[in-house]
Amino acid sequence: MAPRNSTSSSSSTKKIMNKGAWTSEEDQKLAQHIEIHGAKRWKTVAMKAGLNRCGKSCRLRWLNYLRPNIKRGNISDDEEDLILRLHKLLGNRWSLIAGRLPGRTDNEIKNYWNSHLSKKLNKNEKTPESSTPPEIVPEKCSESGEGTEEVGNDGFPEISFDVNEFFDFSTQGSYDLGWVNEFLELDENPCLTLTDKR
DNA sequence: AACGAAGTCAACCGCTAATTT
DNA sequence: GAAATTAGCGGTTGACTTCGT
Repeated sequence: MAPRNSTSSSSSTKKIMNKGAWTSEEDQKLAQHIEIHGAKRWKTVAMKAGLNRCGKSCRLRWLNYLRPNIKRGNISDDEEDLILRLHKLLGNRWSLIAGRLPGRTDNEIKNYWNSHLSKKLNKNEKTPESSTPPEIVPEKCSESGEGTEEVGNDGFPEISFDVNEFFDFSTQGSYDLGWVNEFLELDENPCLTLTDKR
């Protein structure tokens, strides 16, 4: 995509920060600085790298575009299927979903969901042949995100588990089939609810 | 070819959680 | 323990592209 104007929308009183699209020069500066000093203290990174950006912006740029092993575009059918299933389970917990798709970022998945998958699901819902339309409402775990949800008024026995434990990525490389299988089994069981400690 | 509508996606914003002082 | 700072998240915006007429 072509770079956008870096407009600074406001304020002549405060130091004016660059906004808008990143230039390749900025990317280079940021990447170089992080390579040497590491990705921490983003405010400092922004200053020391000589970027007229806020730390937040630097962090986002690094995480979404500059960081190594980033995959861009071409979301495969497998990945799409996984996103759908994870979204059904987790709701709009994009970072958790992204954590299960190596090289994908929460921002990319969120965008992909909003522009592709949500419409796809809407379409499916409207096609009459499926008497039970796909349920896209997250299973109580999500939006509020507040700890143990007391679900179960539908009569299902409750089996709750800790979503953070379940999605503990630190011990797993990624996209391994074992986990996927485990997940698919859970997905078959509508009685499960999540306990979220976020 | 021209134009408007719709779609896409990079980036920003506001907020909360976690960490540091 | 309180206040300040930093990190991270999800929602939203808006510039650009593509599509349909």
